[in-house]
Amino acid sequence: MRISDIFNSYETLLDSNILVQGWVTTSRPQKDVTFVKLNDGSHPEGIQVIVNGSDKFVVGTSLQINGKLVKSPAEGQLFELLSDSLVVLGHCDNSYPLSKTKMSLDHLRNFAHLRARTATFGSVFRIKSAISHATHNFFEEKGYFHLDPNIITVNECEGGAGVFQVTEKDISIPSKLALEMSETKDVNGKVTKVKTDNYDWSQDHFEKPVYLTVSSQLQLEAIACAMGSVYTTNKSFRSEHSSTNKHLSEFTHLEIESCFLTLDELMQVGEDYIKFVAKYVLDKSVNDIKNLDKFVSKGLKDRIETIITTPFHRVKYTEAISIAQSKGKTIKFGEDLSSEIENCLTEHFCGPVFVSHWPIAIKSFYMKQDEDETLCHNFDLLMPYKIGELIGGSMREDNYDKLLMMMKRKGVSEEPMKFYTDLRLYGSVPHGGFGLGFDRMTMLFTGMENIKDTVPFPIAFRNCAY
RNA sequence: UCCCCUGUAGCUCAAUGGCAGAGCAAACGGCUGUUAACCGUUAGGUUGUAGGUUCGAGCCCUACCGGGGGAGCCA
Repeated sequence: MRISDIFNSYETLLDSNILVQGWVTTSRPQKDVTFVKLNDGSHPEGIQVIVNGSDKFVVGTSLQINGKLVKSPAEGQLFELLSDSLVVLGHCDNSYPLSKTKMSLDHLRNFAHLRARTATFGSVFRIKSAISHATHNFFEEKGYFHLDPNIITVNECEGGAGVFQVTEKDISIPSKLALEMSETKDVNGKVTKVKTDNYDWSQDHFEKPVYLTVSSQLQLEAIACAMGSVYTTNKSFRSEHSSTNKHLSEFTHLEIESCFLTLDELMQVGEDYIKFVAKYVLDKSVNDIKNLDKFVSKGLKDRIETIITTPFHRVKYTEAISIAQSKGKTIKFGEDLSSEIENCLTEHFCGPVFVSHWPIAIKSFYMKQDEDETLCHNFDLLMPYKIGELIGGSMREDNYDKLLMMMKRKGVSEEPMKFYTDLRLYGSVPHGGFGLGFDRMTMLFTGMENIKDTVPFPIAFRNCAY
């Protein structure tokens, strides 16, 4: 029986025999009995088991225990299990890195394969699972179809974000990669030797260079322009050389794409979605939220309740600039918002803020332009609590000529994008969508301050241990 | 990529340039029901790596490596 089931209905289970299986989180041998705390990963708290004899069980040992559930005579728990029969499923070696005392999140990152056994990571991952369920519930209710497009792609564009190349060849064998030194002369006649990639891609799996996707948006647009409203929870991959608390090389990317809606309606979907998730986790994961609130992230429950009740403010980019300037920040029209400005805005509005209608010059080629061709119909959702940008979305340019002009201007090659521009030739419709950092949202709902602590096995710059 | 902080026992951290330490964990023993139990004993170290300064370096200097934070960029 799962320990969470015991917590849910312990009153009806009292005085009956039950079987539990799990891992020892602490054991305290006395003269005649030993107190063992057992957890099976289903609940933030384990169950206290009373075992006859004074055998100590090493933290991490896996046990199967049959016994009677009784009311606990001591304080600290409502019920406990009196062991009748005990089977050691697996002994735990002395080298087990987890201790029964509190360990730092930093250090636990070295043991990603074991840290889920701690109360903290158990709670984080259960909440993340609940967020996932909430997501599918929400979009199904809204009539969205869930489809995950290809992850291996020919598209390397999307704002020049670093991409990972995919090959089936063993590039550790130099002859296959055929790296050669070649000489080039500059205008002054100065000779420099450069490594040239003479790799024959026609011999590779796809007969050309391909990449891991940085976003499923383009493919999703194609499906949306057939099925109306779609979403994905694909992984996206970015090879940026940055290690921060909010970046991963591989991250879960919630992306939605929908036809026949306006920018305002799109923002409303984002706001409704986040509030739906907040309500869902507060309902389904309240024990885990309380656990994190108490031991790891003070005020987490209040935060989630605030997200539900606070309206998300909406300002246009030009207003956002004015607000920042009035607060003494140095920023001009046409500049991107730094983290400092983002924080300034979420503080000014005391909550989440949509910033919309950014200058085209600093945004992507696919965003729908305004009539006067200076601003685009897009938005970023800025979150407080050190999260920053959680959603980026826009209406997509649905006019064939305008799209091609923007591609030219931004230096996007047309050939691999033909499928995308085709959509504007064959019954183009107004549509838009957004991308949301699913792991960043998990930070929001768990209080974790490092994104590496919201995924089971974080893969990040210079960090791929699993 | 840039800036800042940091690296001592399995973990958390001490040690004015002068003998390498404590608590927890581990192993063993004890304890009348414990709650991060408690008490006793034992074991545990190339102070991230490589150089340098010094009579003497965990401590000062340089480089590199790892970790964290911030910037930039993004989700």
